[in-house]
Amino acid sequence: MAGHITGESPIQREPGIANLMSSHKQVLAHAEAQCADKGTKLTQKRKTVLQGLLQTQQAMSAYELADYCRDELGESMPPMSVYRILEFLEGEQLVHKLKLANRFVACVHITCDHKHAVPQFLICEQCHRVSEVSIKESTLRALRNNVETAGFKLASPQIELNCVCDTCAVAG
Amino acid sequence: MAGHITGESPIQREPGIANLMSSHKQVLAHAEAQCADKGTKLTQKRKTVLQGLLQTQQAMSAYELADYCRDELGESMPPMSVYRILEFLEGEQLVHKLKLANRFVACVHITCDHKHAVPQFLICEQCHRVSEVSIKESTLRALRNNVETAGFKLASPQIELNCVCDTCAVAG
DNA sequence: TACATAAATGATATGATATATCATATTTAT
DNA sequence: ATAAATATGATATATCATATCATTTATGTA
Repeated sequence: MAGHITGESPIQREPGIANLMSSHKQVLAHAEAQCADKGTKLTQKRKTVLQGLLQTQQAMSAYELADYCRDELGESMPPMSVYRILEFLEGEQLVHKLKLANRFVACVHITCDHKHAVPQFLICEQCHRVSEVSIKESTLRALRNNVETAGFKLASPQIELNCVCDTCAVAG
Repeated sequence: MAGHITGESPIQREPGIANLMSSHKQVLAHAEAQCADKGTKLTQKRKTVLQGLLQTQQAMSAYELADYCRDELGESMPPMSVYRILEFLEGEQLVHKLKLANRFVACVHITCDHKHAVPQFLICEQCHRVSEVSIKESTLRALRNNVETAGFKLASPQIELNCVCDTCAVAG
C-alpha cells in the first residue's frame, strides 16, 4: 500500500519551483473569484486539490492526488473526498477529466477570461504528462462531420489523443 | 454478482438476427484463415469471444463478454481467459480496445483484404454502441501537426470520440 | 506410440479506478 | 438559536485489470 504515484518518470517543472508557486497563487485566487461570481465556494480542501494538480503539472489519479495532498501539502484528504472535489472542480471548468488515462488535470485556461477553444489533450502514455492545445476550427469541423454522418453527436467536444512525449520517446 | 451487461438500453440488431448469424460465420471463417496464414490459431474459445463481439455489436467489457459467452453461447469462460484472448485478438487485429470506454469491439474490417485506414471510433456514452469510421487523410494530418508542434508523437493513430448516438439522444 | 516441449486455458490473489450510501460536521439563512 | 443546505468523513462494494502458478491440450520428434 505504498504511494500511488508511479515512479516511472520524474515530474517535470520547467520554469523553476518558486515562480510556479507564485503563479499558482494567482491562479488559485482567480479560480476562487470565479467561483464566488457563480455563487459557489472554493473551499480550503478544494483549493488544496486544485493546487496539487497545478503543482504536479501531471495528469493525476484521484488516489495519487489524495496521497499528494496529504504528503506534500499537509492536508488530510480521503480519496472519496478527492473524487467529490474533482467533480465539483470539473463543473466549474477548473479541471478536466481525461477518460483515456483515468486521470485529472488542471485546466490551463483558468486565468483566461475569454471563452475557451475546444481542448485537445495530448497524453503521454508513459509519464502521463499532458499538453492541452487548441484544435483548429476547420479540423474540428471535419471530425464533427464524420461523426454526424455516422448518426452520432459529439458528447463532449474535448478530444484526447494517445501520445508519447518527446522526452519519453528519447528515453524509451 | 448479477450479469455485467447493464440493462440501460437494448442491443440493436438492425439487419435481422438470421442474416447476422450467417454473416458472422463468414467473418469467423475469414478470421480463422487469416490466423492460419500467420501461423497462429483461432481456437474454439477465441472464436467464441470474437463471436460474442460480432453478435452484440457493442463495445463490451471483458467481464460482460465472459457472461455473454457463458449465458448466450454456452461456453464457460473465466474473465481472465477473456482478457488473454482479447489480447491475442488485438494482436491479430481482429479486435480493438477502446481505452475511452474500457471496452472492446470487433474490427469491422475483418473480411477486408486491403490495408485498413486509420480508424475513428465513435462511442455512445450511454449504450456503448460503437461506429468505426475512417478518418480523412487531411484531418489526420491536421491533428498530427498539432500534436508534433506540442512536442508529442501520436502513440496510436486511432482516435476515440465521446459521443451520444442518435437513438440515445432521442431517448434521453 | 511415447515422450518432451510449447501453447493455451484454469484458478486465485491482488491492484487500481470508481460509485453509492449513510453519518457527521460546517456554513448559511431566517 | 435553530433549521436547512452544503461539505466532508467513512465504509462498503462495484468494476476494470494484471500477475502468477497450476493444469490441460496440442505439437513435434525419437
